Amino acid sequence: MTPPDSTAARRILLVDCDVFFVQVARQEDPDGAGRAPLLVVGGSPSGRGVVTSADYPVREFGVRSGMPMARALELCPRATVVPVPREACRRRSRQVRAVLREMAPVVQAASIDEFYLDMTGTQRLYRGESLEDTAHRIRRRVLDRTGTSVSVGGGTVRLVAKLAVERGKPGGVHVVPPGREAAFLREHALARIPGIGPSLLDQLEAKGIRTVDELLPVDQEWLRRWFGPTRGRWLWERIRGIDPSTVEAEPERKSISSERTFPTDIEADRTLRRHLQRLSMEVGRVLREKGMRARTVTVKLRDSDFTTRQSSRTLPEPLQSDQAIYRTADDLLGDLRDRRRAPARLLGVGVSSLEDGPGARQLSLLDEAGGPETDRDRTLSRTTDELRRRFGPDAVLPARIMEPGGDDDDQDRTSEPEDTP
DNA sequence: TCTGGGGTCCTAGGACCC
DNA sequence: TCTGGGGTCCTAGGACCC
Repeated sequence: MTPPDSTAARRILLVDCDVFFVQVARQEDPDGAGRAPLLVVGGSPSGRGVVTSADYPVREFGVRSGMPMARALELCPRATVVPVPREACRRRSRQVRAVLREMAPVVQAASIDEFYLDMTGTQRLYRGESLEDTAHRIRRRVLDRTGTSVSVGGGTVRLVAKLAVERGKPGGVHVVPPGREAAFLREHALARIPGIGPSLLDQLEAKGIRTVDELLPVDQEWLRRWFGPTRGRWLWERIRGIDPSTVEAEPERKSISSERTFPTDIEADRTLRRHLQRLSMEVGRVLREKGMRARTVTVKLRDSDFTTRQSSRTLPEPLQSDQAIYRTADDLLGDLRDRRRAPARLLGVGVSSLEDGPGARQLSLLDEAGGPETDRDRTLSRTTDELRRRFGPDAVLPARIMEPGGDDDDQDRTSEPEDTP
């Protein structure tokens, strides 16, 4: 049963924290959430929230992640709802990752509560211990050191480890041995395979395909014709348990964004622009925290009818200041509002085309040419960061900094003077 | 029932260049 | 004058995941 070259098989583990948000919420508030028999974590200040995580007994009622909270409470009226303890979750996630790093050469945080481990090459280190035994040891150590219950899935590729962990939950381990990938995949419904969502499922069903077994005989050529070369090949490999993706310790960050759904829809441009300032500052802060700059700014708008639109602009030079992000975002918001003027449900700001480091960029050639970001902008943002560092995150209010011109007006954008940055 | 917030990846079309 | 093909960059939108 040993493959011809057993050193070629990779050994991938997926460590998944059991009902992570529920677990952390209980531990953060042992006398409150900790004692609630039916706990749901989620909601949002807007009152328009969804379920982030529901404890197992609540799931018996049909409650699922992503479900509108109103619906969840309909299904399970006696449920206790608490907000997501974000900071505690981030802290805990870092603790878990730190323990995993002691035990695995490569650890990739796939999300706040999931970690891929590439254990390839650790056989000698662990003196021939089976991957399953290693997984159990990891599980115990994470629990001992952080108080976090995790499940562990294992296999030769990420996809298989990901499916395997579902078998292990909660608090268990499941490892699929090398050579068993394809057979293991056949045990799953198409919808359970990560990456196959409602849309792809619909398209397949339209062709009379409902199960992995029905899809297996379809030539890769057909899949490429149906779904395009990339996706076609991807799907063909997927259902056979083939997954070329690797575990990477520090995947490069591609974008940073911040968005808000409002408690009630917003119609006034002035109000929207005020929110746009806050969001721009939030994004700028993270951008500088990561020591990065961005060339593309995107504004996202969700209208009251849930239509979601976005507009983006790529600049010749990267930005790092709140002010420059906001000015660009304000332009883009204007475009979006000009195209369609409906009450806004959600507003978001994002940056992408990221580059490393604010560095010690030499000054002023650009400023003289009227670039989008001035030295003054950068200085201002650094000052803001410093004030926040010393006096806390709320030390700086957006309005005065971002709108030196003083009072904003409530008039239509069309009547405002042209921007001359 | 009425739909969060943070991301990644893919596609398609247009502009532009060679 | 008509007709190419390929590559890169950008934008908008959509699917999907936790």
